[in-house]
Amino acid sequence: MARQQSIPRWQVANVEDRFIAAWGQMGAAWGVSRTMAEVFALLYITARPMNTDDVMDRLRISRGNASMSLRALAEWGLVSRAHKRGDRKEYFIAEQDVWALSRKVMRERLRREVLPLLTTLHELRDVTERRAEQPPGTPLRLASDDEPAPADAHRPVNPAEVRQLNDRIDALLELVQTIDRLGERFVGSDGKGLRLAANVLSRIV
Amino acid sequence: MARQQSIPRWQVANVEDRFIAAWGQMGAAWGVSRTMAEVFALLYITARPMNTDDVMDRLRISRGNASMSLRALAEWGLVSRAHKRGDRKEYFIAEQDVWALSRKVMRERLRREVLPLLTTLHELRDVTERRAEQPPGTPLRLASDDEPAPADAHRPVNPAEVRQLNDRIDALLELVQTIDRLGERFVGSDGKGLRLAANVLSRIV
DNA sequence: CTGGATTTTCAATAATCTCTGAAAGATCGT
DNA sequence: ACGATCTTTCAGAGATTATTGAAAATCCAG
Repeated sequence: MARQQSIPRWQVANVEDRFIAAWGQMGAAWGVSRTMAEVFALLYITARPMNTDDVMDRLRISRGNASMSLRALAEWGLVSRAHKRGDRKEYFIAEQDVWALSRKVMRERLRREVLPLLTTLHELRDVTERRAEQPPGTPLRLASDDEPAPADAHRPVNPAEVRQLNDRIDALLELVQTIDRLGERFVGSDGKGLRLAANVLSRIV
Repeated sequence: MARQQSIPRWQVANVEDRFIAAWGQMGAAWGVSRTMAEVFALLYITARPMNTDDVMDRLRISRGNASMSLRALAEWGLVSRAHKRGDRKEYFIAEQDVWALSRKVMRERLRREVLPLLTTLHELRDVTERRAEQPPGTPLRLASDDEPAPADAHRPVNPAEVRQLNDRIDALLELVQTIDRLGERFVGSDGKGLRLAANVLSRIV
Protein backbone atom coordinates (compact mmCIF):
# COMPACT_ATOMS: atom_id res chain seq x y z
CA MET A 1 0.00 0.00 0.00
CA ALA A 2 1.30 3.45 -0.92
CA ARG A 3 2.33 5.94 1.72
CA GLN A 4 -0.32 8.30 3.12
CA GLN A 5 0.04 11.68 1.50
CA SER A 6 0.26 14.69 3.78
CA ILE A 7 -2.28 17.50 3.52
CA PRO A 8 -1.81 21.19 4.31
CA ARG A 9 -3.49 22.38 7.44
CA TRP A 10 -5.85 24.76 5.68
CA GLN A 11 -7.33 21.85 3.77
CA VAL A 12 -8.04 19.94 6.95
CA ALA A 13 -9.71 23.03 8.36
CA ASN A 14 -11.79 23.23 5.23
CA VAL A 15 -12.93 19.64 5.63
CA GLU A 16 -13.81 20.33 9.24
CA ASP A 17 -15.78 23.42 8.31
CA ARG A 18 -17.75 21.62 5.66
CA PHE A 19 -18.47 18.79 8.04
CA ILE A 20 -19.63 21.20 10.70
CA ALA A 21 -21.89 23.00 8.25
CA ALA A 22 -23.44 19.78 6.95
CA TRP A 23 -24.02 18.42 10.42
CA GLY A 24 -25.51 21.67 11.60
CA GLN A 25 -27.86 21.69 8.66
CA MET A 26 -29.03 18.18 9.37
CA GLY A 27 -29.50 18.94 13.05
CA ALA A 28 -31.67 21.92 12.17
CA ALA A 29 -33.82 19.78 9.89
CA TRP A 30 -34.44 17.37 12.77
CA GLY A 31 -35.35 19.99 15.32
CA VAL A 32 -32.01 20.45 17.03
CA SER A 33 -30.67 23.98 17.16
CA ARG A 34 -28.13 24.48 14.42
CA THR A 35 -25.47 25.88 16.72
CA MET A 36 -25.72 23.02 19.15
CA ALA A 37 -25.29 20.56 16.32
CA GLU A 38 -22.34 22.55 15.02
CA VAL A 39 -20.62 22.62 18.38
CA PHE A 40 -20.97 18.90 18.63
CA ALA A 41 -19.69 18.47 15.09
CA LEU A 42 -16.63 20.57 15.91
CA LEU A 43 -15.81 18.55 18.99
CA TYR A 44 -16.41 15.29 17.19
CA ILE A 45 -14.46 15.99 14.05
CA THR A 46 -11.43 17.50 15.75
CA ALA A 47 -11.55 14.91 18.53
CA ARG A 48 -9.73 17.34 20.78
CA PRO A 49 -10.72 18.59 24.22
CA MET A 50 -11.86 22.19 23.79
CA ASN A 51 -12.80 24.91 26.19
CA THR A 52 -15.44 27.57 25.76
CA ASP A 53 -13.00 30.03 24.20
CA ASP A 54 -11.79 27.51 21.64
CA VAL A 55 -15.35 26.88 20.55
CA MET A 56 -16.21 30.60 20.53
CA ASP A 57 -13.23 31.43 18.37
CA ARG A 58 -13.57 28.58 15.94
CA LEU A 59 -17.31 28.93 15.40
CA ARG A 60 -17.44 32.73 15.85
CA ILE A 61 -20.20 32.57 18.40
CA SER A 62 -20.67 34.42 21.68
CA ARG A 63 -19.57 33.19 25.05
CA GLY A 64 -23.14 32.76 26.21
CA ASN A 65 -24.09 30.74 23.19
CA ALA A 66 -21.05 28.50 23.49
CA SER A 67 -21.69 27.97 27.19
CA MET A 68 -25.33 27.05 26.67
CA SER A 69 -24.64 24.74 23.77
CA LEU A 70 -21.89 22.91 25.61
CA ARG A 71 -24.05 22.48 28.65
CA ALA A 72 -26.92 21.13 26.60
CA LEU A 73 -24.60 18.69 24.87
CA ALA A 74 -23.33 17.52 28.22
CA GLU A 75 -26.92 17.02 29.40
CA TRP A 76 -27.62 14.95 26.34
CA GLY A 77 -24.56 12.91 27.26
CA LEU A 78 -22.95 13.59 23.89
CA VAL A 79 -19.90 15.36 25.32
CA SER A 80 -18.10 14.89 28.60
CA ARG A 81 -16.28 17.41 30.73
CA ALA A 82 -12.56 17.24 31.41
CA HIS A 83 -9.85 19.30 33.05
CA LYS A 84 -6.21 19.97 32.42
CA ARG A 85 -3.64 20.37 35.15
CA GLY A 86 -2.70 23.96 35.77
CA ASP A 87 -5.65 25.18 33.75
CA ARG A 88 -8.84 26.25 35.42
CA LYS A 89 -10.84 26.17 32.23
CA GLU A 90 -13.29 23.39 31.63
CA TYR A 91 -12.71 21.24 28.56
CA PHE A 92 -15.24 19.27 26.56
CA ILE A 93 -14.75 16.03 24.70
CA ALA A 94 -17.15 14.51 22.20
CA GLU A 95 -18.15 10.90 22.57
CA GLN A 96 -16.49 9.17 19.62
CA ASP A 97 -18.38 5.89 19.52
CA VAL A 98 -21.08 6.52 16.95
CA TRP A 99 -23.23 3.69 18.28
CA ALA A 100 -23.13 5.12 21.76
CA LEU A 101 -24.01 8.47 20.27
CA SER A 102 -27.06 7.20 18.46
CA ARG A 103 -28.17 5.42 21.61
CA LYS A 104 -27.95 8.59 23.65
CA VAL A 105 -29.71 10.70 21.07
CA MET A 106 -32.46 8.15 20.77
CA ARG A 107 -32.95 7.84 24.50
CA GLU A 108 -33.22 11.58 25.00
CA ARG A 109 -35.52 12.14 22.08
CA LEU A 110 -37.82 9.36 23.15
CA ARG A 111 -37.96 10.78 26.63
CA ARG A 112 -38.53 14.36 25.57
CA GLU A 113 -40.59 14.12 22.45
CA VAL A 114 -42.30 10.76 22.27
CA LEU A 115 -43.32 10.05 25.86
CA PRO A 116 -45.38 13.25 26.20
CA LEU A 117 -47.29 12.31 23.07
CA LEU A 118 -47.80 8.81 24.39
CA THR A 119 -49.19 10.24 27.61
CA THR A 120 -51.63 12.46 25.78
CA LEU A 121 -52.78 9.64 23.52
CA HIS A 122 -53.50 7.51 26.56
CA GLU A 123 -55.47 10.31 28.14
CA LEU A 124 -57.50 10.76 25.01
CA ARG A 125 -58.24 7.11 24.70
CA ASP A 126 -59.55 7.12 28.24
CA VAL A 127 -62.24 9.47 27.02
CA THR A 128 -63.20 7.57 23.89
CA GLU A 129 -62.63 4.12 25.29
CA ARG A 130 -65.59 1.82 25.63
CA ARG A 131 -66.74 2.23 29.20
CA ALA A 132 -67.96 -1.30 29.45
CA GLU A 133 -67.54 -1.85 33.15
CA GLN A 134 -68.32 1.72 34.13
CA PRO A 135 -71.51 2.32 36.18
CA PRO A 136 -74.31 3.39 33.81
CA GLY A 137 -75.22 6.54 35.69
CA THR A 138 -71.80 8.18 35.45
CA PRO A 139 -72.21 11.71 34.12
CA LEU A 140 -70.51 12.31 30.81
CA ARG A 141 -69.98 16.01 31.20
CA LEU A 142 -67.13 17.32 33.24
CA ALA A 143 -68.07 19.53 36.17
CA SER A 144 -66.50 22.73 34.89
CA ASP A 145 -68.22 23.92 31.76
CA ASP A 146 -69.85 27.25 32.31
CA GLU A 147 -69.38 28.37 28.71
CA PRO A 148 -72.72 28.78 26.97
CA ALA A 149 -72.24 26.22 24.22
CA PRO A 150 -74.66 26.10 21.28
CA ALA A 151 -77.33 23.47 21.67
CA ASP A 152 -75.77 21.62 18.76
CA ALA A 153 -72.65 20.92 20.77
CA HIS A 154 -74.67 18.78 23.15
CA ARG A 155 -76.19 16.56 20.54
CA PRO A 156 -74.93 13.07 21.30
CA VAL A 157 -72.53 11.60 18.78
CA ASN A 158 -73.39 8.34 17.08
CA PRO A 159 -71.77 5.59 19.20
CA ALA A 160 -70.36 3.92 16.11
CA GLU A 161 -68.48 7.09 15.30
CA VAL A 162 -67.09 7.28 18.78
CA ARG A 163 -65.87 3.76 18.45
CA GLN A 164 -64.16 4.61 15.17
CA LEU A 165 -62.57 7.66 16.71
CA ASN A 166 -61.30 5.44 19.48
CA ASP A 167 -59.91 3.01 16.93
CA ARG A 168 -57.99 5.74 15.17
CA ILE A 169 -56.42 6.86 18.39
CA ASP A 170 -55.68 3.25 19.21
CA ALA A 171 -53.92 2.66 15.91
CA LEU A 172 -51.66 5.64 16.45
CA LEU A 173 -51.07 4.63 20.02
CA GLU A 174 -49.91 1.25 18.83
CA LEU A 175 -47.57 2.84 16.30
CA VAL A 176 -46.01 5.25 18.75
CA GLN A 177 -45.69 2.51 21.33
CA THR A 178 -43.96 0.30 18.81
CA ILE A 179 -41.50 3.05 17.97
CA ASP A 180 -40.95 3.70 21.64
CA ARG A 181 -40.34 0.06 22.49
CA LEU A 182 -38.10 -0.36 19.47
CA GLY A 183 -36.08 2.60 20.65
CA GLU A 184 -35.87 1.33 24.20
CA ARG A 185 -34.59 -1.94 22.80
CA PHE A 186 -31.56 -0.19 21.36
CA VAL A 187 -31.05 1.88 24.44
CA GLY A 188 -31.37 -1.05 26.77
CA SER A 189 -29.05 -3.36 24.93
CA ASP A 190 -25.33 -2.83 24.82
CA GLY A 191 -23.71 -0.32 22.50
CA LYS A 192 -24.24 -2.23 19.32
CA GLY A 193 -28.03 -2.27 19.29
CA LEU A 194 -28.48 -0.38 16.05
CA ARG A 195 -25.85 -2.36 14.22
CA LEU A 196 -27.41 -5.58 15.44
CA ALA A 197 -30.80 -4.41 14.26
CA ALA A 198 -29.39 -3.54 10.88
CA ASN A 199 -27.83 -6.97 10.47
CA VAL A 200 -30.87 -8.86 11.63
CA LEU A 201 -33.23 -6.93 9.41
CA SER A 202 -31.02 -7.25 6.38
CA ARG A 203 -31.21 -10.96 6.70
CA ILE A 204 -34.95 -11.12 7.32
CA VAL A 205 -36.65 -8.90 4.78
CA MET B 1 -70.03 -6.63 26.67
CA ALA B 2 -71.88 -3.51 27.77
CA ARG B 3 -73.34 -1.07 25.27
CA GLN B 4 -71.14 1.75 23.99
CA GLN B 5 -72.04 4.96 25.79
CA SER B 6 -72.78 8.02 23.70
CA ILE B 7 -70.78 11.20 24.10
CA PRO B 8 -71.86 14.80 23.47
CA ARG B 9 -70.41 16.38 20.38
CA TRP B 10 -68.47 19.06 22.27
CA GLN B 11 -66.54 16.37 24.06
CA VAL B 12 -65.52 14.75 20.80
CA ALA B 13 -64.39 18.14 19.54
CA ASN B 14 -62.37 18.55 22.69
CA VAL B 15 -60.64 15.23 22.13
CA GLU B 16 -59.90 16.22 18.56
CA ASP B 17 -58.48 19.56 19.63
CA ARG B 18 -56.22 18.00 22.21
CA PHE B 19 -55.04 15.45 19.72
CA ILE B 20 -54.31 18.14 17.16
CA ALA B 21 -52.39 20.18 19.69
CA ALA B 22 -50.29 17.24 20.85
CA TRP B 23 -49.53 16.14 17.33
CA GLY B 24 -48.59 19.66 16.29
CA GLN B 25 -46.27 19.94 19.24
CA MET B 26 -44.52 16.72 18.39
CA GLY B 27 -44.20 17.70 14.76
CA ALA B 28 -42.57 20.96 15.76
CA ALA B 29 -40.06 19.11 17.94
CA TRP B 30 -39.07 16.98 14.96
CA GLY B 31 -38.62 19.80 12.52
CA VAL B 32 -42.01 19.77 10.82
CA SER B 33 -43.93 23.02 10.83
CA ARG B 34 -46.50 22.98 13.59
CA THR B 35 -49.38 24.00 11.37
CA MET B 36 -48.67 21.35 8.79
CA ALA B 37 -48.65 18.72 11.51
CA GLU B 38 -51.90 20.12 12.90
CA VAL B 39 -53.63 20.05 9.54
CA PHE B 40 -52.67 16.44 9.13
CA ALA B 41 -53.82 15.65 12.65
CA LEU B 42 -57.18 17.23 11.92
CA LEU B 43 -57.68 15.23 8.75
CA TYR B 44 -56.52 12.04 10.40
CA ILE B 45 -58.56 12.26 13.57
CA THR B 46 -61.79 13.30 11.93
CA ALA B 47 -61.25 10.88 9.05
CA ARG B 48 -63.49 13.07 6.90
CA PRO B 49 -62.75 14.62 3.52
CA MET B 50 -62.24 18.33 4.11
CA ASN B 51 -61.79 21.29 1.82
CA THR B 52 -59.64 24.34 2.39
CA ASP B 53 -62.45 26.27 4.05
CA ASP B 54 -63.20 23.48 6.48
CA VAL B 55 -59.58 23.42 7.57
CA MET B 56 -59.36 27.23 7.75
CA ASP B 57 -62.42 27.45 9.94
CA ARG B 58 -61.58 24.59 12.23
CA LEU B 59 -57.95 25.56 12.79
CA ARG B 60 -58.48 29.33 12.50
CA ILE B 61 -55.74 29.79 9.95
CA SER B 62 -55.63 31.81 6.75
CA ARG B 63 -56.55 30.57 3.34
CA GLY B 64 -52.97 30.80 2.14
CA ASN B 65 -51.65 28.85 5.06
CA ALA B 66 -54.25 26.14 4.69
CA SER B 67 -53.58 25.87 0.97
CA MET B 68 -49.82 25.59 1.43
CA SER B 69 -50.08 23.06 4.23
CA LEU B 70 -52.49 20.86 2.33
CA ARG B 71 -50.32 20.92 -0.73
CA ALA B 72 -47.23 20.00 1.26
CA LEU B 73 -49.09 17.12 2.89
CA ALA B 74 -50.16 15.90 -0.52
CA GLU B 75 -46.56 16.09 -1.72
CA TRP B 76 -45.49 14.01 1.25
CA GLY B 77 -48.16 11.52 0.25
CA LEU B 78 -49.85 11.78 3.64
CA VAL B 79 -53.15 13.04 2.30
CA SER B 80 -54.88 12.42 -1.01
CA ARG B 81 -57.12 14.67 -3.05
CA ALA B 82 -60.77 13.89 -3.71
CA HIS B 83 -63.79 15.53 -5.29
CA LYS B 84 -67.49 15.57 -4.65
CA ARG B 85 -70.12 15.62 -7.37
CA GLY B 86 -71.62 19.04 -7.88
CA ASP B 87 -68.92 20.67 -5.76
CA ARG B 88 -65.97 22.33 -7.39
CA LYS B 89 -63.97 22.45 -4.19
CA GLU B 90 -61.08 20.10 -3.68
CA TYR B 91 -61.27 17.77 -0.71
CA PHE B 92 -58.43 16.17 1.22
CA ILE B 93 -58.34 12.81 2.95
CA ALA B 94 -55.69 11.61 5.37
CA GLU B 95 -54.10 8.24 4.86
CA GLN B 96 -55.44 6.13 7.73
CA ASP B 97 -53.01 3.22 7.70
CA VAL B 98 -50.44 4.18 10.30
CA TRP B 99 -47.86 1.81 8.83
CA ALA B 100 -48.21 3.35 5.41
CA LEU B 101 -47.90 6.74 7.06
CA SER B 102 -44.67 5.93 8.83
CA ARG B 103 -43.28 4.51 5.61
CA LYS B 104 -44.04 7.67 3.70
CA VAL B 105 -42.65 9.94 6.36
CA MET B 106 -39.50 7.87 6.57
CA ARG B 107 -38.99 7.80 2.82
CA GLU B 108 -39.34 11.56 2.49
CA ARG B 109 -37.16 12.37 5.45
CA LEU B 110 -34.44 10.03 4.26
CA ARG B 111 -34.54 11.61 0.85
CA ARG B 112 -34.57 15.20 2.05
CA GLU B 113 -32.48 15.16 5.18
CA VAL B 114 -30.25 12.12 5.22
CA LEU B 115 -29.14 11.76 1.61
CA PRO B 116 -27.64 15.26 1.41
CA LEU B 117 -25.60 14.53 4.51
CA LEU B 118 -24.50 11.23 3.05
CA THR B 119 -23.38 13.00 -0.09
CA THR B 120 -21.35 15.54 1.83
CA LEU B 121 -19.75 12.86 3.98
CA HIS B 122 -18.68 11.02 0.85
CA GLU B 123 -17.22 14.17 -0.61
CA LEU B 124 -15.29 14.84 2.55
CA ARG B 125 -13.94 11.37 2.70
CA ASP B 126 -12.68 11.74 -0.82
CA VAL B 127 -10.41 14.46 0.50
CA THR B 128 -9.12 12.64 3.55
CA GLU B 129 -9.10 9.21 2.00
CA ARG B 130 -5.80 7.45 1.58
CA ARG B 131 -4.73 8.23 -1.95
CA ALA B 132 -2.95 4.97 -2.37
CA GLU B 133 -3.30 4.52 -6.09
CA GLN B 134 -3.12 8.18 -6.95
CA PRO B 135 -0.10 9.38 -9.00
CA PRO B 136 2.51 10.80 -6.60
CA GLY B 137 2.89 14.15 -8.31
CA THR B 138 -0.77 15.16 -8.03
CA PRO B 139 -0.98 18.65 -6.56
CA LEU B 140 -2.76 18.83 -3.23
CA ARG B 141 -3.92 22.38 -3.49
CA LEU B 142 -6.95 23.27 -5.50
CA ALA B 143 -6.38 25.73 -8.30
CA SER B 144 -8.51 28.52 -6.94
CA ASP B 145 -7.04 29.86 -3.74
CA ASP B 146 -5.82 33.38 -4.18
CA GLU B 147 -6.46 34.32 -0.56
CA PRO B 148 -3.23 35.21 1.22
CA ALA B 149 -3.29 32.51 3.89
CA PRO B 150 -0.90 32.71 6.83
CA ALA B 151 2.16 30.53 6.42
CA ASP B 152 0.92 28.38 9.28
CA ALA B 153 -2.05 27.24 7.25
CA HIS B 154 0.29 25.55 4.80
CA ARG B 155 2.18 23.54 7.33
CA PRO B 156 1.53 19.92 6.44
CA VAL B 157 -0.59 17.96 8.87
CA ASN B 158 0.82 14.83 10.43
CA PRO B 159 -0.32 11.94 8.18
CA ALA B 160 -1.42 9.91 11.19
CA GLU B 161 -3.81 12.68 12.13
CA VAL B 162 -5.22 12.78 8.65
CA ARG B 163 -5.84 9.08 8.84
CA GLN B 164 -7.64 9.49 12.15
CA LEU B 165 -9.73 12.29 10.73
CA ASN B 166 -10.63 10.01 7.87
CA ASP B 167 -11.57 7.28 10.30
CA ARG B 168 -13.92 9.55 12.18
CA ILE B 169 -15.66 10.53 9.00
CA ASP B 170 -15.79 6.89 8.04
CA ALA B 171 -17.40 5.86 11.30
CA LEU B 172 -20.14 8.43 10.89
CA LEU B 173 -20.57 7.50 7.28
CA GLU B 174 -21.14 3.93 8.32
CA LEU B 175 -23.71 4.99 10.90
CA VAL B 176 -25.64 7.20 8.54
CA GLN B 177 -25.51 4.56 5.86
CA THR B 178 -26.85 1.98 8.27
CA ILE B 179 -29.72 4.24 9.21
CA ASP B 180 -30.39 4.94 5.58
CA ARG B 181 -30.38 1.29 4.57
CA LEU B 182 -32.51 0.38 7.57
CA GLY B 183 -35.00 3.01 6.50
CA GLU B 184 -34.99 1.84 2.90
CA ARG B 185 -35.74 -1.61 4.17
CA PHE B 186 -39.02 -0.43 5.66
CA VAL B 187 -39.85 1.62 2.64
CA GLY B 188 -39.09 -1.14 0.22
CA SER B 189 -40.96 -3.90 1.98
CA ASP B 190 -44.73 -4.01 2.13
CA GLY B 191 -46.73 -1.89 4.52
CA LYS B 192 -45.90 -3.78 7.66
CA GLY B 193 -42.14 -3.23 7.68
CA LEU B 194 -41.97 -1.42 10.97
CA ARG B 195 -44.23 -3.87 12.73
CA LEU B 196 -42.20 -6.73 11.38
CA ALA B 197 -39.01 -5.09 12.58
CA ALA B 198 -40.50 -4.59 15.99
CA ASN B 199 -41.48 -8.21 16.28
CA VAL B 200 -38.19 -9.54 15.05
CA LEU B 201 -36.15 -7.35 17.32
CA SER B 202 -38.28 -8.09 20.35
CA ARG B 203 -37.50 -11.74 19.90
CA ILE B 204 -33.79 -11.27 19.29
CA VAL B 205 -32.49 -8.90 21.92
C1' DC C 1 -65.30 33.16 -24.52
C1' DT C 2 -67.08 34.91 -20.20
C1' DG C 3 -68.04 35.09 -15.38
C1' DG C 4 -67.92 33.16 -11.21
C1' DA C 5 -65.74 29.86 -8.22
C1' DT C 6 -61.61 28.10 -6.42
C1' DT C 7 -56.75 27.77 -5.71
C1' DT C 8 -52.14 29.58 -5.62
C1' DT C 9 -48.73 32.92 -4.92
C1' DC C 10 -46.00 36.16 -2.43
C1' DA C 11 -44.80 40.69 -0.33
C1' DA C 12 -45.61 42.49 4.03
C1' DT C 13 -46.28 41.42 8.74
C1' DA C 14 -46.17 38.81 12.79
C1' DA C 15 -44.52 35.26 15.67
C1' DT C 16 -40.91 32.50 17.06
C1' DC C 17 -36.59 31.09 17.85
C1' DT C 18 -31.68 32.20 18.47
C1' DC C 19 -27.75 34.91 19.83
C1' DT C 20 -25.27 38.40 22.16
C1' DG C 21 -22.84 40.66 25.79
C1' DA C 22 -22.46 42.36 30.05
C1' DA C 23 -23.46 41.51 34.77
C1' DA C 24 -23.92 38.26 38.37
C1' DG C 25 -22.40 33.99 40.22
C1' DA C 26 -18.98 30.31 41.10
C1' DT C 27 -14.64 28.54 42.02
C1' DC C 28 -9.96 28.44 43.33
C1' DG C 29 -5.21 29.61 44.90
C1' DT C 30 -2.94 32.39 48.06
C1' DA D 1 -11.18 36.64 52.89
C1' DC D 2 -9.67 38.59 48.57
C1' DG D 3 -8.88 38.96 43.90
C1' DA D 4 -8.39 36.62 39.72
C1' DT D 5 -10.33 33.51 36.61
C1' DC D 6 -13.85 31.14 34.62
C1' DT D 7 -18.92 30.02 34.00
C1' DT D 8 -23.72 30.97 33.84
C1' DT D 9 -27.65 33.71 33.19
C1' DC D 10 -30.98 36.40 30.77
C1' DA D 11 -33.06 40.76 28.91
C1' DG D 12 -32.76 42.85 24.71
C1' DA D 13 -31.34 42.66 19.79
C1' DG D 14 -31.22 40.10 15.78
C1' DA D 15 -32.27 36.49 12.54
C1' DT D 16 -35.25 33.17 10.93
C1' DT D 17 -39.59 31.13 10.00
C1' DA D 18 -44.47 31.16 9.72
C1' DT D 19 -48.70 33.54 8.58
C1' DT D 20 -51.76 36.61 6.53
C1' DG D 21 -54.55 38.58 2.95
C1' DA D 22 -55.29 40.29 -1.23
C1' DA D 23 -54.07 39.99 -6.06
C1' DA D 24 -53.13 36.88 -9.79
C1' DA D 25 -53.69 32.61 -11.83
C1' DT D 26 -56.40 28.62 -12.82
C1' DC D 27 -60.41 26.15 -13.71
C1' DC D 28 -64.89 25.03 -15.35
C1' DA D 29 -69.78 25.31 -16.84
C1' DG D 30 -72.63 27.32 -19.93
